[in-house]
Amino acid sequence: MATIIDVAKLAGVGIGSVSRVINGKGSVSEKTKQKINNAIEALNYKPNNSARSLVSKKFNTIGIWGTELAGTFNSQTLRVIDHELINHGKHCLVTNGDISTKDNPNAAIQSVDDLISKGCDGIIFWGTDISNYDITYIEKYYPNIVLLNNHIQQIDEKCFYFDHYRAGYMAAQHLVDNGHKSIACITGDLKTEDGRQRHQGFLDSLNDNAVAISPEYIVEGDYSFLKGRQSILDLLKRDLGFSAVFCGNDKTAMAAISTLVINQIRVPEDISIVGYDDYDMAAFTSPSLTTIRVPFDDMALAAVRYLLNNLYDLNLTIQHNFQVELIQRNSVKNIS
Amino acid sequence: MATIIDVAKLAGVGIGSVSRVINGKGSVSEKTKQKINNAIEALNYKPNNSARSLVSKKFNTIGIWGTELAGTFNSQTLRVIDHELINHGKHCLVTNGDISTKDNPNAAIQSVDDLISKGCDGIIFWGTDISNYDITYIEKYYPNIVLLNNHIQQIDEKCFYFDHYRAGYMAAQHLVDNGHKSIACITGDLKTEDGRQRHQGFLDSLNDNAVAISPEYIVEGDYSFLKGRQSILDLLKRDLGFSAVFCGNDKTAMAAISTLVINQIRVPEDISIVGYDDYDMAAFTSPSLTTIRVPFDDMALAAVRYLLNNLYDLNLTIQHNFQVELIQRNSVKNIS
DNA sequence: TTTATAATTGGAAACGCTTCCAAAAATTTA
DNA sequence: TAAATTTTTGGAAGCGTTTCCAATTATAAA
Repeated sequence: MATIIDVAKLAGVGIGSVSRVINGKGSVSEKTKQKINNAIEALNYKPNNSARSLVSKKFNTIGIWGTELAGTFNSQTLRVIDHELINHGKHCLVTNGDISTKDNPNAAIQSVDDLISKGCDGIIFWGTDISNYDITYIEKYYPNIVLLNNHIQQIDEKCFYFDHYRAGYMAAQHLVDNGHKSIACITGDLKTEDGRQRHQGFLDSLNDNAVAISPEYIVEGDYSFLKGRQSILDLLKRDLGFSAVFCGNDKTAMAAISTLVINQIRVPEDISIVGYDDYDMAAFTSPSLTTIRVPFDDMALAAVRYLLNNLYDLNLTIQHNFQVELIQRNSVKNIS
Repeated sequence: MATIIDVAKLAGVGIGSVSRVINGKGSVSEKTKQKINNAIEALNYKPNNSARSLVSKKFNTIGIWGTELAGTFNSQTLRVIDHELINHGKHCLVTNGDISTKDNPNAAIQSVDDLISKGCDGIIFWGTDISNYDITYIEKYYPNIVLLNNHIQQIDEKCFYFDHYRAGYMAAQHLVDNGHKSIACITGDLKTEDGRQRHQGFLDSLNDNAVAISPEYIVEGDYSFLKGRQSILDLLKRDLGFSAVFCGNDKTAMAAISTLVINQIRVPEDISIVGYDDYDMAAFTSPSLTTIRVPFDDMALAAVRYLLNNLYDLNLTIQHNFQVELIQRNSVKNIS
């Protein structure tokens, strides 16, 4: 591997000039610039990143800390992030936070420390699986972080999230608007903050519309197909006669639909279903799923850009106010 | 940030000893080891990775080059890879190869070069979107690579793949075994090697079983829901009277099922469907999907381990011969 | 006790870069 | 033309490690 010294020798200049050319800062005459570029070409010289980072303290790498890498959008979102990063000559280092978390209580911080000491200029914390306490602690000594789909008031401007409460509210409202008065719910994972918020939004909407809902109409799900199936079965067994179900995510909704169909219950004729996420498959189920589209990609893009701007002195435009949208398809029937 | 010199000073020893303790090699007396560890603790010392890599030429990072980061399993697979890496104190650097590929023809190599010069000890090439020519070229000057779901004879031992041909064959065989004689096919993306192989397996199986299939029974898909829907509609319009459809992946199969159902065609009573992948949702469609389970996770694990063993002198067990399996659910009817 | 051997130790050199500064060259001004 | 100013240049110092080797210390053998 050629080094900067080799380049300097071949070009017949000093290493300072080579460095200046590589980094495009400091003045170099056109003539020497030419010579140096020729030498770089000839030697196929690539700057050594370790040496660079050692002195500059920049790594051109962003870490992604998350526990949900395996979800469907999550991979799409990862792609969005990576794309933007690569466009600006940066890279992304991924860490699955959950893995170690199970072993010892301190593992979340441990894995973040790993990420930092591996050499990231900043970190995207994805999701709510790290405690606010831990994050604020980390943020103190390592301020270049951003939260994706999470919100902590103290570091508000570093948070990129949308209003799950309002989204849940919208979903319920849609059901009410379509004349439903007896509504069941398979929640998302209530151990997650966003799961709780959307559930609360759902509840409050019903309440504001004077639609009663008692606890036996609610089953706690966990976002999985399997749990979705079990939950709808559970609900059915209770024989409550509801006309609609709000599901905490589209996977749950799909599992519910297929289970209902198997049990000779028609969707939406007998029971209406609203999902949440607008999962890529939602448009292709039968019936296609009415759901809440959630602006993950926009959020992710804004989050990376925030980091990019702050870290590398760029000036990318950043979207705020991510819009949640109700996507009306065919799983809700108007019964009013 | 404390450096090794600070630690040495505080512990009252030389930097050599500190280095030996950190790396656990070379002999250090129990007593000094103790002093050093105390100092490390007291200063919250973390070795600087750039400095380390600069001299050791090791990065403890594996690159993942792929163009399919957004598929469903792909994210699950990524998780498997990351998990294994973290377990061994390594990290993973991700690059979406496709992004730049569109711009200029040389972009694939360019993005790989980026990855390498960013500092990866090895690279996992995921999928077939980089040409064999490029890979063999890269492998010459950068031998620590592994292919995932791809195969190039010259570097056979670095390839972790399974037999898509056989898998396609199995799918068709299952249909034949269930008495189907008029079979349609929505292929996978025939621009990919594995898409072509499974299609060929399908074709050959029919041929071996003396089941005729003419070109109008075949539509080329691209693995997406949308194309799956269009394709089945297309097939239906041709009015061929087939009793079964082999789909190039589960997404296509699901789109086909839902589209058939919408059009009052029952699955499997009127038309049987076989998918490919065993996507996590396949068990939860209605009807649940008979499909080919494909050993992605096993392959991925073996691939990382191969790299890990070679790069860091480990001795992890590596699985070979990944088993493809037919998962019989409810989308195929026996009509014999 | 002395000598031979083994274990431990400290620190200089090197890794390849950026940054800084003084010196040299080019340009402008008088 | 000379002096003042600006631009360009070379390379030493320093970033924080690992590695090596010579020196020291501990241990075993005689």
